Amino acid sequence: MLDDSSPSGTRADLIAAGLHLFGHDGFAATSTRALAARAGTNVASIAYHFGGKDGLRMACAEEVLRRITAVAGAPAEPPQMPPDEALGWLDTMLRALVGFLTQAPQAADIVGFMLREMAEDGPGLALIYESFFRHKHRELCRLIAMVTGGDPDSQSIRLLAFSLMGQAIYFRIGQPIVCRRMEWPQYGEAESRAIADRLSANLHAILRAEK
Amino acid sequence: MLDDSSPSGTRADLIAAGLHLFGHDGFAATSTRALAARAGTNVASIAYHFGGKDGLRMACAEEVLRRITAVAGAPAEPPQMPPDEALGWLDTMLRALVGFLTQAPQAADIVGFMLREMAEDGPGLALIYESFFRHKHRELCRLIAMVTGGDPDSQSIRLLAFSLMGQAIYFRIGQPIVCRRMEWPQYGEAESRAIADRLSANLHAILRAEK
DNA sequence: CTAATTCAATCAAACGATTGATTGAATTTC
DNA sequence: GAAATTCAATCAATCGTTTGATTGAATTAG
Repeated sequence: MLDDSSPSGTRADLIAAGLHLFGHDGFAATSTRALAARAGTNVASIAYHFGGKDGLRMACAEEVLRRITAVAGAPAEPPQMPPDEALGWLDTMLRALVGFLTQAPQAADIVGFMLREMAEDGPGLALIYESFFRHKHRELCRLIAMVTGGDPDSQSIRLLAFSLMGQAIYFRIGQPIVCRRMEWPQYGEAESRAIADRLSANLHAILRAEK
Repeated sequence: MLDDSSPSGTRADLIAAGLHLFGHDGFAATSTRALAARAGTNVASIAYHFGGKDGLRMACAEEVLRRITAVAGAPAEPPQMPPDEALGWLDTMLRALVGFLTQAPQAADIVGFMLREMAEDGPGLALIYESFFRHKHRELCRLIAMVTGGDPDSQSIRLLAFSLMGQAIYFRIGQPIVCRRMEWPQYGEAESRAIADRLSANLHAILRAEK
């Protein structure tokens, strides 16, 4: 089995198939034959490249991590800044998150796979959490603390950061329900902006009260 | 196949097994033999009582609907009331929701099954949504409108209601991640209250800004 | 009342189909 | 031509479902 260096055609195709099918149907409900068919290759290729179905799952998680860091940027320590500027930064991040979750057709498989892994508490979740999520959440806490003037490591702010992100993530997880109730056929550009505006208003209201 | 009248032992045991295993492992990953073993009966009982695995899934959804309406009460039209009282009502509902999602050991299987069905957009979701969720969300919108004085049917308030509920639901879906970051072994009484307090503060801040 | 019959319910066993994995030969790549 | 890769074919195991037999409690018949 190779590691990750060579982006062979078959290898990349299998990962793409995994991201789509694992996210769309779930890990258990996705057969190796369905994966191979979608990748346009033979079932034996899965064992050859990844050692097996589980190996492909982890390779998909690594691919998610790779792409997500490429988009969201490597987690960095945000520089000290005035409250208004930090708030603007948070607003930008929140809107980017909503856009990433609800639109971005090329990111649909990524998001789907990630949410599946989260719902199933799968092995890929641990990797993504430790390598990305953990630091991003800490970064969020620091920005919030710059706005409210609180302690970035306090339980209160850590929960606040989760509740802000959670709103956005829920709108993706609960998409079937939201669309039915809002009488939207699906999430389009206008719908995505309506959600972002709503959550942005929430962000400002919450942080203003927290000051 | 019976309908629902007789709460036969085997029938009830199979539904209990379904609620637990479907929610815990997912529908596809749960075998009929595992279901029968947990229910202490024979695999053939599934086909006999429910017509098959899919039938058991729907019976579980009906059971969820039955229990959830028994707890949350049938969706009713909230009477007109002053803003402060409506806000208090919303606060109580939010705290009850958090408590139901994060604690309530007897409700763990119910919540798990429901969230699974939501994540998989399963056939049980449509039933629960149409029979309960839809009306409950409308009830929520009316209460919010009483606080802010806006139109309960406006897109803005409908999205607001989703963002309030979504916060609570996310804390349950993202439990593995939240617990890791908060360094909590699991959700206990203190943790549940910390989350409820956080979301209650968000509720007040958002509705105050919305007035 | 007793015997014959029907019925819902459960069981062990087996069905064909599908699962993930493996094999060794064929093919491609360099 | 040697290594890397893909292929068809096959493996044992498990999948959801079905079968025919069996049980004990109702129901019916005489």
